[in-house]
This record gives sequence, C-alpha cells and structure tokens, in this order.
Amino acid sequence: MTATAAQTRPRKRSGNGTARPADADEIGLDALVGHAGYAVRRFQIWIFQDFIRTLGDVDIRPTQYSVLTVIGANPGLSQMAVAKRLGIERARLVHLLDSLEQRKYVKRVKSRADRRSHALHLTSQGETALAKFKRLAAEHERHVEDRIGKENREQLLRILAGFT
Amino acid sequence: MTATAAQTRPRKRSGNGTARPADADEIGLDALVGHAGYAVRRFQIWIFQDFIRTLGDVDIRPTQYSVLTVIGANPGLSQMAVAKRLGIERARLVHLLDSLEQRKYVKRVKSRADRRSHALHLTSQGETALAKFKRLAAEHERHVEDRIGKENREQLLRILAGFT
DNA sequence: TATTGTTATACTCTATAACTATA
DNA sequence: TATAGTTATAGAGTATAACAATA
Repeated sequence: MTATAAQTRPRKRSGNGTARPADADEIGLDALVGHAGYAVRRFQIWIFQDFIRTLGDVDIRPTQYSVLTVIGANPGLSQMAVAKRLGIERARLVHLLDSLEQRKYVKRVKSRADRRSHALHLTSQGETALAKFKRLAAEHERHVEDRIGKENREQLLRILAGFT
Repeated sequence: MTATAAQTRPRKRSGNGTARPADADEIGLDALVGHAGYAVRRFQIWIFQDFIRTLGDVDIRPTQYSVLTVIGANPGLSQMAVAKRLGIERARLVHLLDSLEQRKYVKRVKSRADRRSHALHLTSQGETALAKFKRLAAEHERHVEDRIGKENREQLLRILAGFT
C-alpha cells in the first residue's frame, strides 16, 4: 500500500491514563493518509459547507440546487427520471419536491401519456430564482478555486468526470 | 464560469405533461457539470459504498475505521482530541465509541492527569482486528485505483492533501 | 468560568418496505 | 405483474443545547 507503512508505529504517549493533553495538530493519521476516501470525504464536507454558507441567504442546499438545475434544463421529466439521474432515492425526492413546490419553484403536472407519473417543470418564479442560485453557485465555485487552485480544480473535474 | 454556459437552454421535451418517457442517460446536467462539489459528492458516495461492501464481512464503516486507526496510532488520546482531529462531533463520537467498546475493540481508561477525560486505547483484540481491517481497506483502495487509474488516484491525494 | 464526556433533540440523508393507482 | 408516486420506518450523520463532574 502507498502511505500506510510510513507511520504505523504508535508514537509514545502513555501506557496508562496519565498522558499529556494531546496537541490536536500533532496527531498522526497513519493509514488514513493513503486513503483517497478519507481526503475526498473531508473535502466534500468542506465544499458543502461553503456551498450552504454561500447560498445561505436564499436557503438552498446542494441537493435542492441539483434538482432545480436538472428540471430547469430538462422540463417535463418524471420524478423517477430525475431520481435516477441524480442518484437520489425516489422516496426522498418526494419530500424534496414537496418543499420546492411549497416554495413555488417547481410544479408537478399530471402526465396524460402515463397517468401514474408527474411531469416536472419550473414555475416562472422558479426560473428567476434558479438564475440567481446559479450566480451564487458560481461564486461558491470560485471559493473552491481559491482554495485548491485553478489547475487543481480542473484536474479534479477531469478525474471525476466519470462519476457524474 | 467554466462549464455553465455550455448547455443552459432546455432541450425540448414537452410544454405540458405529455412527454415521452425520458431516457435516463440523455438527461443533461447543465450547470452541475462545472461544479466540483457535484462530482466530488458522487465520487464520495461511490467510494464509501465500495468501502462498506469490501469491509462488509467485518462490519466496519469508514468512520469506525478512521477512529480505530487514529486511536491505534496514537494511544492515550482523549475523546476530544480524536473528535477534533477527525472532524467528528464529540457527541457523535460518544456513540461510536460505545459501539466499538461493546465489540471489545477499544477501551476507555480514566485519565488521572485530567479526571474529566478518558484515555483511549485499542484492546489486544482491537489491535488484531485493526490489522485485518487495514488489509481490507487496502483492497478497497485498489478498487479505487482500478476505477480511476493509478496516476489519477495519486494526483487526487496530492490535490486534497490539505483537507486531511 | 471553561472544558470533558454525556444525554437529548431536530433535521438531513440513505435504505427499505409497503401501499395506491395506474400500466 | 410491474412501475410511479407516496407514506412510513430505521439507521447514519450533522448541528445544537444542556447537564454533571472536574479543571
């Protein structure tokens, strides 16, 4: 393995319960250093927090933004189609849409082709709002760029393009 | 913005509710394509699912693994120190440790230096188990490599090194 | 007064199962 | 029979607040 062997031996701290306080930044991560999942998770948490903060005034979270964006770009989609495309459980999407519909951003239109399903559309209010959300999301994206660098951000998008 | 303008115009599907069924793979992501957070989130879900599956037989999840690894490498740490280092809420760590203590992987030792705090240690059973978990985690890491490529994985670790 | 561990609550998210109305 | 949307439940995870013991 890559970075596992580096610091596997525990740094002497104490054998019983009489250790010194433990300075937070000198604690080794050991095998975690070599795990992509660990870094990715920490980064994902940071990035979501920044997104939520940046779109705090409009009270839109990443999942809500992704749903609005996909509906905006593909009007008439069914709930199943949106759920599948974004990897959201259809049961969960129901609640997300309930909230977005209450806020008048989205409407469910009964499909006549298949009366089981709903065709999803943005309201005109939703269109206007989404345009604003996109501007704020772009601002958030600049924070990401500031944090990891322009080149690294683009590299990251290339590496992970297969997961979208 | 980078990849936002590319496909902003909705692809005609239907104005009312009479659309054709919507083929899941031809649905455009629009602005999401340019968002690092979206790709990172999808990737993080994939990677956690693979981790959980690969360590399914031993029933260890990513967070549990990270806690065991840090305690193993830094015996005697307090709960606060572990929580801070891994970015876990101290309230949540209580439950994680309850479970790991029940399974005899971890023990809380009362600290005499500061009688409010517990010094955390692996049991000998915990040490043995962790060694096995690390082998399985390394196997998981190879799945990541198979999926995105050796170079890309290393590039990713470099880019995100600042978030660990 | 402040901190450590704990308990409790609320909300997000994931994973299921079951129900209804349609197909 | 199967599918779309819905409802419900359980567990993980995050975010808080409050409390007891201790510093």
